[in-house]
Amino acid sequence: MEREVKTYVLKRPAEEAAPAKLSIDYAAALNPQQLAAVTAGDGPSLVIAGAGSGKTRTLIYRVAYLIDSGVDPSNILLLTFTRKSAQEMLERAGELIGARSRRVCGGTFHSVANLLLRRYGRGIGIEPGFTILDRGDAEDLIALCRAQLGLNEKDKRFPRKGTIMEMVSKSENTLKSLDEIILEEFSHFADHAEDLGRLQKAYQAAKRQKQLLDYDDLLVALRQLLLLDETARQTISSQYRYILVDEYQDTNRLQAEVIRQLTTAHNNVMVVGDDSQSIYAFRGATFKNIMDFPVLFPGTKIYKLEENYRSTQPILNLANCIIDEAAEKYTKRLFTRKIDGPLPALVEAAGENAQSRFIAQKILELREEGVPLSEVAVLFRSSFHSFDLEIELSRRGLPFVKRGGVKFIETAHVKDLLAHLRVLANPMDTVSWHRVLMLVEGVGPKKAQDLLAALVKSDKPSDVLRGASGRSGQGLKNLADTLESLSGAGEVRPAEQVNHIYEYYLPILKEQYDDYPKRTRDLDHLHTIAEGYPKVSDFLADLALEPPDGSAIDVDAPDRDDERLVLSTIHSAKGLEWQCVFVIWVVDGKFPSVYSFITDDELEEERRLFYVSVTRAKRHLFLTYPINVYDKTSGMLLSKPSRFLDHVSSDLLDTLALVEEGGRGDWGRDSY
DNA sequence: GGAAATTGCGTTTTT
DNA sequence: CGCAATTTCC
Repeated sequence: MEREVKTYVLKRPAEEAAPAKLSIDYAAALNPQQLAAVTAGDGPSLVIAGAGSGKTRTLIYRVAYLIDSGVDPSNILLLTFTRKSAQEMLERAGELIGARSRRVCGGTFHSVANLLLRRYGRGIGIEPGFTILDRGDAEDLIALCRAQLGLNEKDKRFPRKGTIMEMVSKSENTLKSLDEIILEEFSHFADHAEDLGRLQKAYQAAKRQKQLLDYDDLLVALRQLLLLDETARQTISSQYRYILVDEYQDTNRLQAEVIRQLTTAHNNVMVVGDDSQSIYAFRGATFKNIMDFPVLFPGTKIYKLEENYRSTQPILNLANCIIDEAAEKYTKRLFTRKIDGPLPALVEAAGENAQSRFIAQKILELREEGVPLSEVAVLFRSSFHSFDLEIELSRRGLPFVKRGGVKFIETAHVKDLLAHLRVLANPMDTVSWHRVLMLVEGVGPKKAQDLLAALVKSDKPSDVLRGASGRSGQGLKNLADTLESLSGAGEVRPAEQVNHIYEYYLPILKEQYDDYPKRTRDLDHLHTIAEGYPKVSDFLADLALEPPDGSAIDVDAPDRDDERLVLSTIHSAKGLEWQCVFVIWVVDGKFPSVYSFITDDELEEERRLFYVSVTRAKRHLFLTYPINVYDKTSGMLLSKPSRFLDHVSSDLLDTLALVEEGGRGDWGRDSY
């Protein structure tokens, strides 16, 4: 927007000129590199887009350009990292090209897979009514399978369910065998490789039999569908004749394969990404994916966007300096025309609370200077790093939203309530049955297993429950009554179902948690969300695929979103920008985390993560760290700023130490 | 035998 | 704080 409009002229050979009546002056709105990418012809293209280089803008204009040149919007598929970003992009494209952009299909790989599998999955044995398992559900199912195989009775330490899930998931996402993954990354569990293999098989069989799909299955199954069902593949790839993929550096092999399958018919695919911002290796993503793209798609044209429109030069200098140290990088040097701006600052605080108080105070100062709260973000490596700050901000009445960390949907009580809905929607969903049954007084693992076995055989669940005797008899009868009153699940609206089950569940909630008033508010929130859905199946699928972030805390001020600052994990801050960014806990051992010290690859990923955090800032950047913090897990005393700053020369970074105020040691109040 | 209560321990990042 | 192993209770 700040660009000189008249500087650029469309410099393309006449025969390549776009159709005569384009409605937008692309050359005026874009720089030459962006323009080249936006107006690229058919075939595969790769856009390497540095941080803040107008990547999103380019994609938006690309969508508009395609529509403008006569492509039917419903033939365009836009794959993004979150569904929200897809929506926002299509909205902005709509401002350029009109409401037609609404007909573009946009979403995450997972949401699109969900859609396509419900429509075409029958061909590979997937019924449209399948249930999506979120991370926690999937782990619970693994625990169930493990118990059935009797694998937890071994004396040698067997990996816990979360770890097993991690291994299995990585195997799926990297298209490697489980044995390979164990060997490469979990060698300390090599003894159990055989049992883990059996467990993986059992887990997969259980899912298939019960029509349950975890996140990875959505992609795996879509790939299967495209590979095996020729008719479906033809239909799908002629439906989506232009495919655009955002954040390609964070896709994995599996996703790359899905794209390849989707595009076999037409080869029209444009992917956009930045290898320096690849931060999802733990999910099987690799920045190499971006470099392999031309191999997977022969004839790829490559475009590079290097001009940064977001940050001032001092911030870019620091960012470039950090990424220069990276072991592997692809030459790309960001520059900007925003020369002036304050130097980024490195701030040393005595302890965690001093750090929090500094940030709160600085935010107030910035507000005086005219920087609104909505233009401020505090970023951190791990979700819990902001706990102290959250308390401090609340104390001072500074409103904030938190992104990342435990979602409200993942809290036990919300999952409990939802399990009842899911049982109604899919009576084969044994994971949810198990959860529901275990909540009943007098039911433990054994009884739950027995009931489960009977339930899957019967088509009248309530009879099975009523037939049970013993201590749990009354509880199971109540459950049966509640479920029965809601059966014919299709007809009862989600919000009403939530209400009914809420009544049944409330006594259990009160029994189980001392802090139940807080939790009932979450359930009220769930009810509000449910009101937006006419169909239970959509409600459940959406909750699994795009969980609303934050907990009930931020329901208080729903319409004053612009008045709040953002606290976010760096992962959740991807693609976003603010006038002022604080990165906290920039202390060696926290960031990079001690867990990443093991391998160089992990350390390199932490560096890229740091790079991402720094490049979120437009004008003000503060890196803060407490000194002399004892880290329980590593037993280390952390007192040195992040090693990523070791090679940063002092003229790129203002180094400050907080001084005591009023001579009473206000900044140093923390005790260790 | 099986459910419930208790203790000990490890704790990133997400669709 | 949540998970898994352990002890206590019915």
